[in-house]
Amino acid sequence: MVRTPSYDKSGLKKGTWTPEEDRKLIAYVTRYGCWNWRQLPRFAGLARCGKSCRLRWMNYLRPNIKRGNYTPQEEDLIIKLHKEMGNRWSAIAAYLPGRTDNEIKNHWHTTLKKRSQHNSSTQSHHKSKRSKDTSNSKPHSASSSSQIEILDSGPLSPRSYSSSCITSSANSSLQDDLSFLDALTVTEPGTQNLFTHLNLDDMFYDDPAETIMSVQVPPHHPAGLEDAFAFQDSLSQAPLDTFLTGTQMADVSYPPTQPQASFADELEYLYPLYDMDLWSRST
DNA sequence: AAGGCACCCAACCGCACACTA
DNA sequence: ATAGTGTGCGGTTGGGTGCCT
Repeated sequence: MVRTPSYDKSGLKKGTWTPEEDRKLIAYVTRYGCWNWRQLPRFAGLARCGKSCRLRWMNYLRPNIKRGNYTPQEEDLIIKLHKEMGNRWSAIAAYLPGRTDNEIKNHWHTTLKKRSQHNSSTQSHHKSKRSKDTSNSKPHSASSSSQIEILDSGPLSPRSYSSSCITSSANSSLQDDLSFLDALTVTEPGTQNLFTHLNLDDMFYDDPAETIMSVQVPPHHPAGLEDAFAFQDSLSQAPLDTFLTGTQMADVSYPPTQPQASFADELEYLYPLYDMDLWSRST
């Protein structure tokens, strides 16, 4: 689904996102949250409009997004919800954790619409047949349509799919490329660092056993995390505990003050610390 | 093998709503 | 009350992929 990259009048890029852009967006949002989508691309070093960034994050990059095949239960639920709600995709998506409204909408138009139409025509066929044959008709049991439950994770839990979320992206090496984030998780449960608020386990691991607090600052790390924190603090003028307290993505809507240095500048600094050939140094 | 076609889905667009000054 | 701004939603489109002839 590669749309040919192009640029609009104001020089903003359109079209398919590159892995590099994804990395920048993930890194920025997990770091600072989405305090203002309009301003975000400028600070994140992206030549995209805010709307495009938001869409990319919400529909593709954010943690816990399920990708892959729909279960029969999910499909039945979508059909049932669509009967009741119509094209209110975001409302329908609320009942399917991990699925985005866009994805559900696409799946509806490509697959479920036909099936739903087929079912309803079949049902109306049976219905008319029944109405003709009233002699041995019984009252039908009440429809369960009013009993809608949010699907439990089950085997298709976000965690199960989180890995495919990353690996199914345009560049399958993205997960590898993002492995530098491993280096930022803490060494012991209960300790926190700036990336603790990112559900790294949900994003990158399939096995719950290896999810939490498993990775250490690499031995070759030339500076301690405290130094990194201090540097970030000086850049952002934000209280250090801004990075240390949040535990979930939802809590990280950062901050009343915008970062004072560009994120690209920070990456320039952090680049040698993580000894990873990750970031474009040309930004 | 190659061309045509339908399917699928990421991404764009326009509009409406919410919020704030 | 109103204008400006940011965000969310639903409809639509562009183009890659795979199947069919």
